[in-house]
Parts: sequence; structure tokens; C-alpha cells
Amino acid sequence: MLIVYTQATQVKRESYASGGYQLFMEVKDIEEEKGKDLERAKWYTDIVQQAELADYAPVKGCMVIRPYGYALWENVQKALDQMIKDTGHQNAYFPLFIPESFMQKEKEHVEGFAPECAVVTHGGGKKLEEPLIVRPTSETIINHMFAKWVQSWRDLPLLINQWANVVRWEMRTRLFLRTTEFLWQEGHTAHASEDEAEEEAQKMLAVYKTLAEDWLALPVLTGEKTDNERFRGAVRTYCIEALMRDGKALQAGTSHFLGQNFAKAFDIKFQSAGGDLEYAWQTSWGVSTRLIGAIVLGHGDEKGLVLPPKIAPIQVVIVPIYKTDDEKAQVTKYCEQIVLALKDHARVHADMRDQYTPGWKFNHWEQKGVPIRLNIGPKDVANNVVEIVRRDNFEKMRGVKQTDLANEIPKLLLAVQKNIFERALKFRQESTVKINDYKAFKKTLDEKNGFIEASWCGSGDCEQTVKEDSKATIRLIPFGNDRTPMNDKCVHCGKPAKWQVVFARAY
RNA sequence: CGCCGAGUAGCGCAGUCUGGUUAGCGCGCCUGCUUUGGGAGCAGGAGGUCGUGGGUUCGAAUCCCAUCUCGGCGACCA
Repeated sequence: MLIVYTQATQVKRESYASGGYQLFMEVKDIEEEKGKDLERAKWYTDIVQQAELADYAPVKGCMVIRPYGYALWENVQKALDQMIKDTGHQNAYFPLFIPESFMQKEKEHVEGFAPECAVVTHGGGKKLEEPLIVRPTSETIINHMFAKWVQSWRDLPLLINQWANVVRWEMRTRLFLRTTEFLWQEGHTAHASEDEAEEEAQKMLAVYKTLAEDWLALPVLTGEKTDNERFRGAVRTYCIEALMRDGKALQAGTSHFLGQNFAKAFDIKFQSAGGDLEYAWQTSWGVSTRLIGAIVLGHGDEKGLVLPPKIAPIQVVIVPIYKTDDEKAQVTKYCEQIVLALKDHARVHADMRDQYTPGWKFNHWEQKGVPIRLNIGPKDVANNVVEIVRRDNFEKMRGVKQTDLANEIPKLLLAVQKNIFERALKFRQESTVKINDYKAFKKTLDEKNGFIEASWCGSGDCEQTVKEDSKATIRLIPFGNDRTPMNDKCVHCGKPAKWQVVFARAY
């Protein structure tokens, strides 16, 4: 079973859509899948635009994050920022421009990023003496500063985070998932010992997992990246991986143990308690606006977005229903009362626009993924009740007493949050298979994608061959005992297996 | 950057092959009336340098060249 976006339905509903045609998905058999990738891909870009999350900017690969999308990002930001601060980090801001020479100090790092860097060659009408790189990530400039700030073991650990935009000149872009410029946070830390830095990298990975699961309602796998997928300049890269509803994986966040690579390149040295001069041990970690894409692809359905209540810009939308002026006056007054009663318990919005019909508003707010809707008409006013509709399962609750709302709505929001997490978890469990035969491996990918747990020899070349042949990559090597191979042979080459890993086609 | 598809009103498209009055259609928008518990109806109206720049021609949305952008697939990546 797969979710597809069908052309037929699109045409049928075309005339009703506010910004073009209506989005629609249906569950269909795998056999009917051929050639549907385009529709599924289009579903994503359409929904992002129609729900007013983002729009294309006049510059190639760039997007405008619209108010509704930005409000969503702000809520993600707020939750994560608090967790970053709670784990002892401080926010700071470093410049957008980096001297070109800085990028070249760490060998692997420059090799990894040079091709995708935007370079400023002119300023003030003159050619610059040294070109400036628009940061693709800030390791170099931050570490340049760290070298000045770190002298003694007493200066450590240095725990810094910055919220910023970065630019990577990508070949192919998609709204939120991969844009030339994107917003993110990047944490950069320096520690006196290897163990402490390792612990920090793991700690922040755990924070990301909490953010994804508790706030975005997206279950994630955690683990380590293979050499091929490692951040250029890092010793080890850890990641959280989520499964989207079309069965493709999405890397939702990374945390890197940098060892002393950058410390050596940027000369970050400190004098230890024992008097020795030592290089600092470092980490860096980041999540980006790609998370918005993860929410869309992880929860969205045939009607549009489904937002996790905890981060939804609007948690409860009120749609008034009336015919006569008299009814309108009554209903309006009643809605105002309800907004007052709820405003301390939820982010509530009453859509009092006269020019749209209730039916239009139902669809509009469903498309935007608002978790709970209250339908309020004359009958409800007369009985002092409201009708509640859940976005996640369309369950309707009629005749809910107005006096119970302040109590019930927060509970209901939690229930929606829990339900969409569990739904996503169930989907992931059903989409995860253990395979030790390469033919079955490819068959599974072609039929339904999903996560494939398999044993692997540990060779980067072998991994690369699998990628070219099947379009699947190793998303991660699990932690601990989970990485112990289940079979003695590699699923692809048959050589002795080193690890149990998770394969998937990814965004 | 390679291959494919597309750029015509705010959105979705027709017209292009085969050059020829005033460039159409649906939705949206504006005005009025009527409606409102799942994307309402009728009437009237506004809105276009046909992506951009060259060229061919008496005449170009249409043909030729160049270029930009968007989408898909591939190589690269959060």
C-alpha cells in the first residue's frame, strides 16, 4: 500500500481550489505505482505552497518562508532553543562571510565544501583582495575565534550555538528539503577531553531525538553515519533518521564528533591542569528548516498538512456558522466567549471572515493542518455547546459543553499529538524489514521502499555499488548491540559482515 | 552540469505543429443581489509588454538562435 497523488482526482477538484487545483491522495496497490513518482513529488511542492508555508523566490533554488511556515519554524526553534540552553549552551552570532583561506585550513573539510560554496569576489565596486566565502557552515570562522578564546583548561568546555542562515550551492533543490539558502542552528563546542566531547555529541543527538519525537511527533532512528556519508572534517557523524509516508528516509539532524581535526587546523590549544599544551576536542551539530519538510512528508495526508499540536501555529480554529444577521450576532458573540475561555490554554484562532462559507473554511484549515476545529452555529449557541473535529482522524464530537472546553481542549491536543506519533511509529515498524538476500533487498525497495536492516561488510566501495545499483544508501549504523551483524555475510557482496546497518532510499 | 517536460491574467490551462482581425477558457478577484452545518448561485466588471533578449517576415504567443527560471530523472548534499 502506498500513498499516491492521482491525476484524475486533481482534475475533478480543480475548480474548487483556492490556489489552483486541490491536492488529493489515495491508497492504491503497488501495481498501479509505475510513473506515480512525479505525482507524489508534486504533492509535496503543491502542498507546501497551498498551505502557505513557502513560495519560490526569484533567485534559483531559494525560497521565501511565508508567515505560516515561519511561525511553524519559530515554534520548532523555541522548543529546541530551550533544550540547547538547558544543556548549558549559549547563543552567539558569527559573520556570514568567511575569508577564503579559512576554508582551506582543514583538508577534508575544504574538499567536501568547496564545490558548493558561494564566493564573493567584489565589494564596494572593487575586486576584493581575498575572496569571501558565504558560510556553508561555520566551523572555520567559529574555530578561528575559539583559538583566541581558549587558553586554559579553565576556558573549557566552550559551548556555543548559533541560529543562522547558510548557503550551499546545490545542483537540485526542493522547498525546505534542500534549498540554496536555509536556516538552521549550529552548535560548536570545545572540550578538554575526548570522552567529554564524545559525550557531548551523543547528548545533542539525544536532544534532537527528543525534539523530533516529542515535539514533531516523528519517530527517529539514531546511529552513526558510514564513512561515505560522514560530515567532511568529522571523525564520526551521528544522525537521526525519520521515515516519510512514501517510504523514503530523511536525515533530520546530525551531530559530529570532530576529534582534534579542527583544533589542529585552527590551533585551538589549552594548557591542561597538569601544565601540558593540548589540542581541544570538539563537536558540532545542527538541524535545519528541513525539519519543516519532514513534518509535511511525515504526517501529511490527502487533505493536506497534519501538524503536531505542540508546534502548530494555530492549534484550534473556530469556524462560525450562521444564516441571518441575528444569528451572526449571536454566534459571533458566542465565539468571542470561547476564544476568551481558550486563549490561555491553546493557540486559538477564530475565522470570522464573512466572505467565505463554512464549508470553504473547513477545507482551508484542514489543508493547513490545524489539529482541532470547532464548528459553532446557532444550534450550538442555543445549547451552550460546540462541535469538535479532529484533524488527525476526522473524528467529530458533537454537543461538547462550552464549560468543559478549557479542560478538554488541552487533553485533546495531547491526544492528537500522541496519535500522530503512534501512527508514524506504526508505519515505520511496518515499513522496516530484515533482509539478507540482495534480490529481496531490491524487490522491497521497488515495491515499497522503507527501512531495510541488513548485514554489511563495511566497505565503502560496496556501499557505493549498492547505491548506484539500487539508489539506496546506508542511512546509519545502529548503536551498541544493534550493530552486531545478524548474518555472517554482507547482503550485497557476500564478504564477511562487519555490521548490521539500515538501508533506505533517502531524500 | 547531462537528459526530458514546462514557462500565455493572481492560479490552472487552451491556442504554437500549419505565422494573419480585438489572444481565449475555468477558478480566483471587484460590484450588486441571493446564500452560509463540508469547497454556494445569478448578473455585470477589472485584469495580458504571451519568461527575457536577439533574429526571420509585410506581419510572430506561433518559425530560428541565445538566455533565464520552474518541475522530473541522473551525478552532489542537511
